[in-house]
Amino acid sequence: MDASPETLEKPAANKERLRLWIRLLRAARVVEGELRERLKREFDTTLPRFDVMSALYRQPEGMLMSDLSRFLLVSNGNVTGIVDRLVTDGFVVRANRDGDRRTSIARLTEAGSARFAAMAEAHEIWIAELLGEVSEEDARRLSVMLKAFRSNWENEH
Amino acid sequence: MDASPETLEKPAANKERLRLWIRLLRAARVVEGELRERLKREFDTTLPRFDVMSALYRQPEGMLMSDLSRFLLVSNGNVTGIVDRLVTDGFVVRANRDGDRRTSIARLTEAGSARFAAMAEAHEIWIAELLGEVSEEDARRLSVMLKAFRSNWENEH
DNA sequence: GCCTAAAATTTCAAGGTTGAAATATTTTGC
DNA sequence: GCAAAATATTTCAACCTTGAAATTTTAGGC
Repeated sequence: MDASPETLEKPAANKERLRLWIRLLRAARVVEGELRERLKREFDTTLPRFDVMSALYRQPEGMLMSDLSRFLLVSNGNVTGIVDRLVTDGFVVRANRDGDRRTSIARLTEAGSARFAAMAEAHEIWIAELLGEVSEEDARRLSVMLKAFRSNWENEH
Repeated sequence: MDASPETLEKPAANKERLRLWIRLLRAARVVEGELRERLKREFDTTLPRFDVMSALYRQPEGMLMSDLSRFLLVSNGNVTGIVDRLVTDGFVVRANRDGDRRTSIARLTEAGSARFAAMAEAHEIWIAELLGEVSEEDARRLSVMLKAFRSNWENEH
């Protein structure tokens, strides 16, 4: 992909975008680190496990491994390992869909669903705490900007 | 830490913060994934190596391992491994500071400095491209909000 | 001058992550 | 029907990451 005209014409804008990216990344890392620590301490689990359970919770009938990896923006091989461990823990089960023996549908067990519900409740409070300095209005504005940015970019690729 | 009054009083604000966090995380992941791919393809390196070199580039006299890990928001043991590999590649050297044989100062070699300069140039263009949909003004506003949020939060902990 | 505490780093096990190769299965073209 | 292409997933090596334990060295208290 070539640089857009604006990319070449406005170096000041690009410096500003670079600064934005650095701050966005640092903010994400601070929050992620804190969440990781709390998930470990309070629920003896990890952020990737939480993410997978979160995705499955919204789809009680289950998700294909490939849907899971696409939704979570991680590789196929990665999901395999995380789901394996969740199965070992008894939070997820695998099944086949239709007569297709290639596919594997993962879904939460009763225990997994109950566990996730408890984690989600805590998670929401933690985020409220960690982003407490962001006013409701700022949160809304930031959120809209980020949504626009990401969907624009993804549609091109 | 107890939840702030606002945390309890405004559930709508908390939902908005949760939405913000999810979008922030996804945006960061999309950009990070793209950067990782390009660093691999164009420079045969990784994002963590880039981060370490970036930090060292700004401090030509070098940095302590502990300063490096604090600055990059990663663990001590993590930095050890990444620096090890950069040393193997000839991009970084270690030295001792003063007479203190506990400390280890890492700094870029000539080759490391030259390599980072080339990567930084490409990196800035990539960010301009990936965040191209964000106007200069939006970038500035977002950036200010993120800075305020992170520094407020960090000061308390 | 010792002994203990503190400080800086490394080591290590467990898990997360990617990208590529391998495996297994289904679909398609003929 | 069958060979080849396409699809879904797993496996694997290399690297990243954490948090805790171990190591090495220095600083402080006495």
